[in-house]
Amino acid sequence: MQQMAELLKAQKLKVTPQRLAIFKILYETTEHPSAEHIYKRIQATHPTMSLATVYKTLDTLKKAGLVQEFNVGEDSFRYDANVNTHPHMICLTCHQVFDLHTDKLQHIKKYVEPETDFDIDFEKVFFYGTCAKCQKAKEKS
Amino acid sequence: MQQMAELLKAQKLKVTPQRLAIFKILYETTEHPSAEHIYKRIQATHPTMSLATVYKTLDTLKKAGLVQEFNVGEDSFRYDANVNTHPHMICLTCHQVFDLHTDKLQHIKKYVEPETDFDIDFEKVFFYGTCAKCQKAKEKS
DNA sequence: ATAGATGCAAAGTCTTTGCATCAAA
DNA sequence: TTTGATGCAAAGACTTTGCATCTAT
Repeated sequence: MQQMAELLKAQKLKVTPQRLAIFKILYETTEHPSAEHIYKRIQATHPTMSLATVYKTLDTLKKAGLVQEFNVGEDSFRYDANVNTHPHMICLTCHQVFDLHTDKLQHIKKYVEPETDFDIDFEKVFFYGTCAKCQKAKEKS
Repeated sequence: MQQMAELLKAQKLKVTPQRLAIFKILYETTEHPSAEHIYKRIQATHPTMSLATVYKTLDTLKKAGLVQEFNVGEDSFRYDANVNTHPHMICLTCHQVFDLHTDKLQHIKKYVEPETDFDIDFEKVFFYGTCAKCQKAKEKS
C-alpha cells in the first residue's frame, strides 16, 4: 500500500485516502468488482465517499496504468488491480469472473502478429463456461 | 437472405422485414456496428423502424444464436453476424474493429482447459493495437 | 383468428459532468 | 497558498419496458 502512494506520486497524482481505499479493495480481491461493488464495499470504511468519486478514481487509476478495465458482456465494467495481461474465465451460471493463471498464452500476440497488418500492443482473452462449483451443482440435479 | 428466413423459422420466430433488414446489414458489413449505427444505416431503407425494435431484434437474434455481441471497451455493444469464434482486432487510434482471419488460435480452448477446473464453452479474444492505415499516418507525422 | 412483433414514449441503468467546498503538497 | 480532489446533484448515454396497434402465420 505504501507502494501505491509512490505509484501515485510518480504520476504526479495526489495521494488521497479515497484513492488508497479503492486501490486496496481492488488489490485484495479476486472478484473483479464493478464501480458499484466497490462503492458498496467501501461504505464500511469510508461511508462518506460518493459513487462519483469511485468512478473518477477508477478512471484516474486506469489512465495511470494502475488498474485495468474490461467488460465481459454485462451492463457494467469490471476492474482489476492486476494490470499484467492475463486471461479471464467467466462462469455462465454464477457469473463470477476468475483469473486464469497460465503461461500457455504468453506469446499469442507474437504468434498472431505475422498474420495481420496490425501493430499489436496487448490482448484481452476471455473464456466462457462453467466453474467447478457450478459443474458440481449441475451434476446433483 | 432466403437462408435467414429459414433460420428464423427454425427458431419459431416470425419473419419480418425489420428482422431481415437488420440481419442483412450485419451480414454485409465488416464494421461490427452498434445498435445506434445499425439504426442510422437502416433509415435509408426502413425510415419508420424504431431504435427499440433494433434493440429488441438484436436481442432476439442473439438468443437465437444468429449474431454475437461483444464490448471492446466502449460505451456500447457491437454486433457481428459471424457467430463463429474468431478473434477481433481493435485499433486504438481510429477505433475500428476488424476480424482476424487466422487458424492459429483454433485450439486455445483445449490447450488451456487442463490448466483450469472450468468446463469451457467458447472464448473471446481481442487484440488491441494500431491498424495499417493509422501506422502509416503516424509515420508521416 | 391468434400469437407474436413493432413503434412510441417513458423509465431504468450505468456513467459523466459542473461546481462549490475541501485537502494534499 | 495553490493545485487538484471530493461530494452532491443534475445531466447524459445506452438500453429496456409497457402498452396499444399492427402483421405474420
